[in-house]
Amino acid sequence: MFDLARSLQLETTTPKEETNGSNLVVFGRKLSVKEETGSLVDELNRVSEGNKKLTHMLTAMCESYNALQSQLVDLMGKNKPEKFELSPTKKRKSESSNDDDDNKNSIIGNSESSTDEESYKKPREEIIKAKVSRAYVRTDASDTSLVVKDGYQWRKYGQKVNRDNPSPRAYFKCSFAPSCPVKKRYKEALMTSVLLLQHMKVSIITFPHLKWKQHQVQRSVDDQCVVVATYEGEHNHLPPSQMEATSGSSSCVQRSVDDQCVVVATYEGEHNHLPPSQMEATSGSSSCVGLSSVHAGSAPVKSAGPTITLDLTKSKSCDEEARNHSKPKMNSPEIKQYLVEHMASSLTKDPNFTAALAAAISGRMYSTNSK
DNA sequence: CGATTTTGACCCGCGC
DNA sequence: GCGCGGGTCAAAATCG
Repeated sequence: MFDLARSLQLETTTPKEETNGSNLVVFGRKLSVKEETGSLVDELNRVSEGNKKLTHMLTAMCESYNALQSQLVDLMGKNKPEKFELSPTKKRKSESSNDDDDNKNSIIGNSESSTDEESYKKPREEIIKAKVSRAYVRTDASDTSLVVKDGYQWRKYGQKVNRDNPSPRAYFKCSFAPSCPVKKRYKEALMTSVLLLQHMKVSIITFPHLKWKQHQVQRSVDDQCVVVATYEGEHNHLPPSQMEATSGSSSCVQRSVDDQCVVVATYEGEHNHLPPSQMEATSGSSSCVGLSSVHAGSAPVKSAGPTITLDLTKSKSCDEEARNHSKPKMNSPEIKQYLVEHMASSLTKDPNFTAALAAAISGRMYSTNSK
């Protein structure tokens, strides 16, 4: 079915082939061709059965994930309205751009994560978490640019060093400020998710769109290539990249000191303009500029592993389309199938996982055979 | 020279 | 009340 099957076959059959090959040389005259073929066929059948079971397990995992996600969205939807009205968006004096509460109330929460243990500690966090969506992006290890191409220009206005986190926390404002109130900050990611993804070597990408106000991206601790981008809130405008094409407009970048790979960038506020790279492009015939963020269905896979390039540069029309179809797409059989295959192929690239899996399967086979 | 980044200080909220 | 941490400000430094 997929790489997992092939990998498992390789894991299990390759050594045997070597052994059998030597046996054929040494004892070849003792073993008949039929016996050899029969044993190989039996082995193949056993591995195939194991593959089927694993396929079912992965499918069940995906379905459970979708179910949990739906539950989470429902819970967020129940808790959202009063919180938006009761809680200020920002704690500091002049920064309060709360006149967009109408937009907040109309947000369709594509809340995918919001599983942080601190999600319900503070009112402000409740607001944010209610609209959190997180994109797990696996990037090439050699790619240290950490650019999440959202099409906007950002200006760094502050940086904080966290005692526990060697990576500094940076704060960005939209370059169109003060007319545009959007801000962005790097924060710690939910490390459990990151570590899980690192272990699984899986890239799961949600469908962020330009209406979201905030955005978090964080690299993981280990020398991995998982980038977690969390999107919160909504923009009230198109990215400036649609207003004029400026190369390298994306500034959502945080390089870690020791090649750490997970970055969290949080957006606040709503852009009231297009991204520079798209300001000019809107005059063109195509209204979908640089729409490569939703690559879940055709994620470019690099040699280092499955990679999904997070490029949020796109027009509003595409954004609307993505918002309208993101959920159905995620639940569509094609996406499910893709996720299953993607997860499986990613899983097989983890030697620890494949070794443990092979051990478990072999152990189960031996136990069943011995009975 | 204007825009951007750096960096230390400050403000504010929260927990003890 | 105090300390800590998150977030912001603003002057200085740097860059193109």
